[in-house]
Amino acid sequence: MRTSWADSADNSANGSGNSNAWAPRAAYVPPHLRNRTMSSEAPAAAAAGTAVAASLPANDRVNHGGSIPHHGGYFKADNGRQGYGSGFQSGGGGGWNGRGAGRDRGRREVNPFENDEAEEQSLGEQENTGINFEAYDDIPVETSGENVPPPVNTFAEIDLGEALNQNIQRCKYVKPTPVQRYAIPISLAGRDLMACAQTGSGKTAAFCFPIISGIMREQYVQRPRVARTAFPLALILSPTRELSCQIHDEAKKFSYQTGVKVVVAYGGAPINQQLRELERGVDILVATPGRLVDLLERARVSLQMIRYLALDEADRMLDMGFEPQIRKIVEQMDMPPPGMRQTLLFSATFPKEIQRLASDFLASYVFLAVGRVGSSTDLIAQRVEYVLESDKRSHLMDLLHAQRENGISGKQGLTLVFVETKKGADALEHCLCVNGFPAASIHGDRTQQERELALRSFKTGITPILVATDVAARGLDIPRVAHVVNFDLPNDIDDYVHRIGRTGRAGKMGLATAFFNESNLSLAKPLADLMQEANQEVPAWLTRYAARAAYGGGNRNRRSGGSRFGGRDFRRDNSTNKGTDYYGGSGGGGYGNYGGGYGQGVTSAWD
DNA sequence: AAAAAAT
Repeated sequence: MRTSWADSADNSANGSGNSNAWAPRAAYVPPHLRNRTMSSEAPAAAAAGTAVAASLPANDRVNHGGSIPHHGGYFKADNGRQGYGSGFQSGGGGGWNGRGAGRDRGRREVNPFENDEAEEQSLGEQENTGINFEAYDDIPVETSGENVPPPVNTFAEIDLGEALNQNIQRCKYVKPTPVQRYAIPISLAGRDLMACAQTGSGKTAAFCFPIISGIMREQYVQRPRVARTAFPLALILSPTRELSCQIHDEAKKFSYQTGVKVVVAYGGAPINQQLRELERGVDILVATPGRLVDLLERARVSLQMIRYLALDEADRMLDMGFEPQIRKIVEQMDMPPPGMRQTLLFSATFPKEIQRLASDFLASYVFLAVGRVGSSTDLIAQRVEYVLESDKRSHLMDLLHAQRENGISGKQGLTLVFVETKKGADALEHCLCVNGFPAASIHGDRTQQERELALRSFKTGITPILVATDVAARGLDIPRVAHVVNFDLPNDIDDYVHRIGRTGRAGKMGLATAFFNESNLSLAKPLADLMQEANQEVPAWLTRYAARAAYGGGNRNRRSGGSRFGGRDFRRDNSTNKGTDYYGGSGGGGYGNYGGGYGQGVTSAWD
């Protein structure tokens, strides 16, 4: 008994008619018939696709709503001016009548767990069998730096504070994940940290818990009184708007009833609402770089009280595209220097040259790498197929078609398709819709509203296929992504790692399929190596390409020959980079092969 | 060459 979107599409095709059927009849036609039917069937299918697309906004409430309560409707116009800053800072400037005392007392804190409970009940998903934590005893972990604080085994061992402990329970986190076991005590000890841990391994909580706990202790700190300027104590930066939203949502849960106020700021959304939130007081500011720079230049935010700086996807934040902005924020505004603040850098991948850059921001830091066992790549079955550029579309539809027939993992699974360009994303989305595959797309040329809508309709299964550029490659935690297709492979193996990390999360299995052809030669070697290390079957033809690339010139890849994932502390790397045993433990799996569906349900302490 | 990120 299947409950996938395919069924509902079939059902509506078979009759009842008035639902938003994607495909009135089978719009998808096997490749060998496609030319013939295109002319006669395409118009109808296209019309259906348009109709559905048009109906989507109607189903979803206002913009910016949904999973991002901040922009949603709970914000009544008439209480928009209730609180005033955080007692310490706004001091009644700009015409605010000081009614409340202290921070934001006037407003009831929205319970961020409400939705979760409702969702859980409606899904009836009580499969909390948990992750196989025993396997984690074997996880290879490397720490380096001076006087590294020892790891903990339970949350109870750490004094995070009562309120935070309660939230951890509400989140149903039973035991800390490996990265949390190490990173939390290191951070609580006040140390700077550079942490490499697998995608989906609980990084967000790993840096949020110590920050929230630290701020709970320091809430009394006096902040300057500058009208309309916010003085956050912690700053969390991430490379995409959606990721910042996600971090904000999680941080709200962790900080519920702790008195710690979390605000998010990012581009593409009206700035006024964000300004209002900032005026109400902020302890933890989650932001994307561009909008933050804007706020800093308007002097609506000052970084002079920053005690904690966290960079999520830190390697991306410091790559060529972002580095100048990050330097500006961290080094050229009023943020306290390393040593006067605590800096936490997290990513699943950390190339050496980026580590070198990053060390500018750190003071006597601890390097932490949590190995591969139990991380998502062990849970992801990786396949590579040789597909000519001209065959990609039909091949993808064949895959999707087969998936629809068989059900990819028992339940409705979502499929995330990565392409290289924004135009390519639009084109492929259109192509899929026209052929009866319910797809949405997300990329940086779409409005923020469209991006959030696409993500939401994907998450909810309205469009169980999402075509995406790398905007969706990192950090996003989308439950039930069963299949990641690299329609166009990235040029960088790290990007591949992040992309496939959108599946196989929180201990669930995932499948990743890549389309490889002559234009991906430079990836042959690193991809073959990666797959081999993950105990995946490497096709012979790929091995041949890899061998050719090895001395042919293709391999200017950063971590060539080094240990996979995260990598080693570059401070230790005195040319001998044997790295081998580093991730040894896996020894053939322990998780079985792909195909199991979604067994465990420990909600995401992961990422 | 591309993507992301402010207006």
